[in-house]
Amino acid sequence: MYNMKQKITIKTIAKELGVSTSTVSKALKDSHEISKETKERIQAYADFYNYKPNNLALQLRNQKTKLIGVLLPKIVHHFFSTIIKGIEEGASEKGYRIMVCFSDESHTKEVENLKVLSNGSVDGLIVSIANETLANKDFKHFKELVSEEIPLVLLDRVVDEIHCDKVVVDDFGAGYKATKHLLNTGCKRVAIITTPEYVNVGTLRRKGYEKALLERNIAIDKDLIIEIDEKENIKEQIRPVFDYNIDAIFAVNEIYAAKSIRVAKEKSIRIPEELSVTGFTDGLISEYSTPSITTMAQHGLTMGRQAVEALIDRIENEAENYEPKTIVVSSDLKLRESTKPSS
Amino acid sequence: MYNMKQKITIKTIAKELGVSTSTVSKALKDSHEISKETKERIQAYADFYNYKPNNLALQLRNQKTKLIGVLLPKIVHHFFSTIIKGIEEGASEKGYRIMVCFSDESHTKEVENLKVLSNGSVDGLIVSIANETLANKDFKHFKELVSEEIPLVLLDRVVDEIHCDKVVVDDFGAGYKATKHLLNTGCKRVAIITTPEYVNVGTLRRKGYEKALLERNIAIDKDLIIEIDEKENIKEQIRPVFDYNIDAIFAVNEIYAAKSIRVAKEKSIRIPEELSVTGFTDGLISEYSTPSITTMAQHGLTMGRQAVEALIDRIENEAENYEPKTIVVSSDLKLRESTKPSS
DNA sequence: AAAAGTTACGAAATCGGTTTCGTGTTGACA
DNA sequence: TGTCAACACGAAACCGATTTCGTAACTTTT
Repeated sequence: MYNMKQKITIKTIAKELGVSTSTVSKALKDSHEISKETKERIQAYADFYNYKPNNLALQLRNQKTKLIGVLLPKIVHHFFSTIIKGIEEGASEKGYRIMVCFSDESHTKEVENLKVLSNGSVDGLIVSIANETLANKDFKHFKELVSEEIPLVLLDRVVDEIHCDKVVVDDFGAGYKATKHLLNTGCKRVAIITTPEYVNVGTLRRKGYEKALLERNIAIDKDLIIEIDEKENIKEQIRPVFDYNIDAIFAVNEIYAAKSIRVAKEKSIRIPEELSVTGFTDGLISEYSTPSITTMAQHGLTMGRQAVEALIDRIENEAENYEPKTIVVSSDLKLRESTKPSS
Repeated sequence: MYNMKQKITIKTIAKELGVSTSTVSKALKDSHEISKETKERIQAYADFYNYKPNNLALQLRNQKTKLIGVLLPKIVHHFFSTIIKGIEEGASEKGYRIMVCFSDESHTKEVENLKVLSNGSVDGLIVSIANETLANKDFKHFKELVSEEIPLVLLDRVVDEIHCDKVVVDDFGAGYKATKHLLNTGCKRVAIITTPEYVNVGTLRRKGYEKALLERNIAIDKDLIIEIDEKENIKEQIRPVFDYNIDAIFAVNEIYAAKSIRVAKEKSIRIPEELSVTGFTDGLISEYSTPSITTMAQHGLTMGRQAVEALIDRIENEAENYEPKTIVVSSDLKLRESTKPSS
């Protein structure tokens, strides 16, 4: 194969064939303005030297990149990687590509990434907010995007203050459904292992949990609500709740569920006979742990697709009086071995 | 906040302040050519209207994008998502961003993606080859990249035919280490659950397995070598091997390991007393399954970082007589509950 | 006071394409 | 033979920056 080191441009072709760049450009698009012979000459040449139009030049001219920026808190995580897959699938079906960045849950990295991405590098953004940002409630970087009218879709981790399209899990409904299932299968004292309050999703799931309990006239017992506040020693933080005579645990994610099961096993508590456990996020842990874990399956794939569809719609159809919408994706309970069969 | 719909460019500023675009450009870079007052006027204006230089224009001018294309077979997978994390970390430390695409193990999608990415959209590429491509051995899309001198690093799934930098796991050594550990802990009949032959990694791990056996003068028994050839019914494909009086299983990935354990449990075989199991890839399954699985931990993070470092080195230091190098990242055995303690 | 040097800025080229508009050359028609 | 349309192509503007080079207006030097 030839050494193609020096990339071939329209200008090269034009000079080589003794025509103008306009002619080359038109010939390559098979324009009727150019005679058959000239077109063939140019196309053959371009073909032979494997000419590819420079994307940057096109993007600059067309003022669009066909690129979607995706900013997530992390990636080594089943739910988020599934979301990426959903986004990528939806995007590539419509001729878009994705640029993926991570905030690592850090506010600073989030701000930085948004700044770079909003330079015209992308046509729009899909973002899941970092926990740190949720905690300190500083959203001006997002508001700036909105005021610059850069299409933005918030995914999963959202806040009301930001005026844009959103795709969320029905966390409240999911918490309610999960808890109700535990109650329906005969459990009486259901504990919840959740996150600190600033993480919206945890809070909503907890509210659903509370609603399910109250419907059955079961009082909320604070001792049964465990907020995990650090990643280390999750088991130590869970252990105390076993002293309160519980017969079910609703964990707001699968790690907490798996850890709870570990603790139960250490105490020789049989699952699900003596203790039912429900998780959240249908990842590999839930599927492969023993016993396998009943879980609220979040539809990451669906969420990603919904988000990218909403975004592309916004990018391509500039409405003047645009009203943001919120798409709620529901979760389904996936029954496995860690809960009793429904009667 | 103001409506910033119409984005502000250098030209806007120039017109508004009655100077030339060159002056604005220089003023914004704090050039000594521009008087203090003019600079202040321009900078204040730019600041106020939140001017950000258009990335596309810069990229076109500088003939570099500071973007790295990443093409992987899939993403909802612990190893690959870890690799992405490693790449992203390494890249952002050096001021690069990443564009992530997926081939879904399909040759066609791989070819397509490479074509688009090699238009000048990215400064270089990190790729893990799709299984389909490995199977049909058609690598001309890669060879084209190489001949165009687009910096390319192959990761994990590599082939000799492509002349570029590579980052690989020491699969042979890892297979050897894993098998040896099983033998060292008293196992005599070790089965291997592997992939079809065209997947290089499986083959290398198997060769390592064979070497470890031969060193102990144990003959290779074909009945103990199971090639899983489809995703459905993995358990059915594994089950027969239990008829050959085995006391250990070396699975070349964690899914196969988990499935093997499931089968063993169904047959009430105790682990690790009666059967030792070793997996590969240190993902969540290995960590959270019961028993937890001893596994060869592949260092995805390290691999990603190594790959991106090699790539950026290649991008920034154009050597004339460039000789590709191969970086081998070794795996470590992570001992857990599915194997007997070494004596 | 003439020559030389600073200072502060603008014109224009460049990156690689697309597209509008203009124009020279044909051939057809009246 | 003059007019007009069709054909085939080129010049130039444009997208949004950077950068080289030129230069007018002062200031300094001798």
